[in-house]
Amino acid sequence: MKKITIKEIAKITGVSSATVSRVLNDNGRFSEETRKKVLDAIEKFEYRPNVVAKSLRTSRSKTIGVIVPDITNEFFAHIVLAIENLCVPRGYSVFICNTSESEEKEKMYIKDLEAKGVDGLICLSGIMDVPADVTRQQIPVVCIDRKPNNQHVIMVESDNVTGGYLATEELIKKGCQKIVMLRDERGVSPMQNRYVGYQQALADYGLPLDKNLVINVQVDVFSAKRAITELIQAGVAFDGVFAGTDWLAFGALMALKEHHVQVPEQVKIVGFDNITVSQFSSPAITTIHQDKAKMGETAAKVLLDIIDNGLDHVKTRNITLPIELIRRETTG
Amino acid sequence: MKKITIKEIAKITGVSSATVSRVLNDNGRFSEETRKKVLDAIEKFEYRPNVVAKSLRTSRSKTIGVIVPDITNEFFAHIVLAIENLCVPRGYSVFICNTSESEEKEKMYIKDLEAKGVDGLICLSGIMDVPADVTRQQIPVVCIDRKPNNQHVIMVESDNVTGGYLATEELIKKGCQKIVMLRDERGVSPMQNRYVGYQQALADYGLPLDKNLVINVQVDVFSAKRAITELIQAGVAFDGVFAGTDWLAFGALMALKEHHVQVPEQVKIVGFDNITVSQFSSPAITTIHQDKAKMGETAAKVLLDIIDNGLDHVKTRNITLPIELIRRETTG
DNA sequence: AAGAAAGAGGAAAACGATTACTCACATAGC
DNA sequence: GCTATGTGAGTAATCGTTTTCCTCTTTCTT
Repeated sequence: MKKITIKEIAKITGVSSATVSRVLNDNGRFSEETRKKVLDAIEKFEYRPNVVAKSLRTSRSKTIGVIVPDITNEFFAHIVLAIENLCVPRGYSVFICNTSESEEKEKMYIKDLEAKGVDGLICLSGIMDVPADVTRQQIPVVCIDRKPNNQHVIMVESDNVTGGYLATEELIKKGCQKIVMLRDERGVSPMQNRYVGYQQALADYGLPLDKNLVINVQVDVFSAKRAITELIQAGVAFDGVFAGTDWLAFGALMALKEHHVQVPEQVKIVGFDNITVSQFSSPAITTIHQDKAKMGETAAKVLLDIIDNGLDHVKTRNITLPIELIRRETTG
Repeated sequence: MKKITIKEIAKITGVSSATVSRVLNDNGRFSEETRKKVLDAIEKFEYRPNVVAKSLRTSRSKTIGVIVPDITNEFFAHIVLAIENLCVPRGYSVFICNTSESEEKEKMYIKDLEAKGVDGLICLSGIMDVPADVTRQQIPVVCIDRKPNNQHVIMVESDNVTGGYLATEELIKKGCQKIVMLRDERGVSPMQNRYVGYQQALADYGLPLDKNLVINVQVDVFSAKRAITELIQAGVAFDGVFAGTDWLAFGALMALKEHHVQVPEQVKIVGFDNITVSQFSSPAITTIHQDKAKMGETAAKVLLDIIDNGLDHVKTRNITLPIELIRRETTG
């Protein structure tokens, strides 16, 4: 059975392929009668337009690329899912590219997506070098969560400063005086902002900023556990931990339990992200909720808007989404 | 700056576009001299071949589709990542389609991918109806984990029967006599097989199969917790739980803790999958490790093999990957 | 009733590659 | 010197759409 094209449909219905195309795209003029005929034939012969040919002709691929550092990270996975859920119903397909936090892969993927002719790009990786390649081709880019070096890019992010503030404030209000902060050693932008919030809260409540309590770690459970263990063994006094992510909070909790430090009685903990595990740990982890679905959805909306209406059409270049403190057991 | 095509390169180097194409694909004859010239121009003008045009002409898209029920599920995410890691270096791009366990979405995506002209399909969703649409177009399909209704499809899966057996055996050997099994109420194939292993182990060790201890649940923490809680409240006696997934094990553990049942002293637990959380819970969960990376990699390899060499070339239609018991604290 | 406007639809040129045919030329064999 | 062979490279058709011009009716306006 040979592949059925627009020409076959044209022949069958006795019109030209131009007309079939017009019916298909509801564009141009044709009578109601021909519309019916064409649609019937399409139905009957199960004709599906060849997207590749269409894409070549129109130079719009109806495809966007998403560059994500780690799809196995629940946080990113939720954002990516939200992007897909918004784009697919609007006729766009999504290429998901996992960089495994490698800048090299990131570059490779961008070239790749560019060659594929994607209509837009959403970037969660805090990519270093958007413009050189992409802006020349005028491919619109929206970034989520991590801010790239280029300033002129559209950002969607949570209000990390307020998040850091609320987390720290919660600890202070519950009586903590010496609050450890566990943060990403790479200094990516969201973590920086959380740290800013932490500092502000300390200042507002008249607590000193003790640099010894600000610990840079790799973002994984083991590093956090190790860091807190070292703190305990070094005899450093602290009564609160603001962990930059929930997994870090989880690691901290493990270390404390292992050394028979009571949580929340002796030390209180607040995490960040509100991933699944934080509600199920015991004690359950107080955390800052990021609305991942909203982040993905917003970014996708803005991107499609730019694709359809041009960059000038969009008003705000910097969208900050509200966060929320979720009180659980690690703060009593 | 206008887009630069193969013709521009041809004009610049003073050859025809045919020659440029030959150099590009290293196919046909040309002198070393022209090769250099062409490659230089390509480099200099940063020419990137238009994949869409190429795809239209060759009717090979160098693209495969992956249909996954839930990308936010760590288990699937790892498999998908492995697929990507194998395909991309070989020049294939991957469309990841998330069905959210909806059969309707699944169908929609398959049509979509077909229209897009993907060269192959990997399916993790236990899709009901592969063939009607896809086999006509001769698109090769490989399934992972869940077996679809059609029998004649290529499968890659873990040895779930042995997994179920090992899990149950571990519990028995550690002294359990009354072993609850928590399984997926939807009866998807991997879970069925784990159940088969459970039955076999009971039989081999002379324990009766008590249908009251086989509980169908939704696959989430809450359902598992609720189910175990109900068991406790109903006064049903049990001393072991074989949970069909680690999240179920986690839920079971929560319920037991809440009712001050000692784990592993009074009740032992074994999970399945070996996801991140199982090693970090307290007590850490004994589980059956599935090699997710290998699953994805194997499926991708087989698929690309079929794409390149035809279906007849591949020898085995059913690949079963070994699993491994990971002993942790919930079995003492 | 004549001209304008609008409606319906066809022909053919793109879009940017690949590739089956050519063909010119050089070399070799006789 | 003449034919066979091989090599490098060009011509043009093709993939399946969309879209720009046209053309031809039909209807409306005055």
